[in-house]
Amino acid sequence: MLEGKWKLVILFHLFGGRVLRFSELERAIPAISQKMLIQQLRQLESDGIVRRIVHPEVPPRVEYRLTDWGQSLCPALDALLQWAERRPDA
Amino acid sequence: MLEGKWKLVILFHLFGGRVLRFSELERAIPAISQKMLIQQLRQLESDGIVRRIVHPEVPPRVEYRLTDWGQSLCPALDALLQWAERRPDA
DNA sequence: CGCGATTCTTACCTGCAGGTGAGTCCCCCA
DNA sequence: TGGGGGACTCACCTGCAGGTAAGAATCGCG
Repeated sequence: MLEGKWKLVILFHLFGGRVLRFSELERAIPAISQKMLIQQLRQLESDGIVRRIVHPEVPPRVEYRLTDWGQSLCPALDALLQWAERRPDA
Repeated sequence: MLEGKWKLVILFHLFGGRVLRFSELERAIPAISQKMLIQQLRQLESDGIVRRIVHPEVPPRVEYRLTDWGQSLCPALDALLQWAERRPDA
């Protein structure tokens, strides 16, 4: 569920309860293509990690935030980060 | 460093300080090909996660175990597992 | 002498993850 | 009336992760 080049990058932008719209994510991750961003967001959504909120406005506005379960992933990933930082000079 | 289809599978077999030789890993993970097993072990070794011990015998014997740093990855992955188990019925 | 065990290597192939560029739909507003 | 902003969607392509099969080095043993 977390594999792939972009999933974690997206998640790190959403941790802390941040709510971002599509174009904000695009700007936050300049290297990603629109197609990939959508694709990964849809997968994260169908896995129940992020929630997608469409505001029926014109121009359209779509916001993404973590679900409670998605948010609870944060400490586990933090543990991984701390492990990586403890790496003996390889 | 942990990406790919096999890295985590291999690691889970080595957690708990287990020391396994090549052929034991082959048997423990029947679905993996020899090429992949070697390739992934070499990468894990060059990343400092597993240690490779060659016994100069005939027939050759090669053992793999986690480094201290590799072993310290266990709790972090456990946190991930627990997160996965907490998943609301998707 | 030739076979088998063990660990690794090499060559080749396939499928899919990921990249690129263009097109679509909708409505407001100048 | 058409241009522009926003969020996609589509068709196509490339590269690499991963799979398959065979070969190679070593020596002890029947």
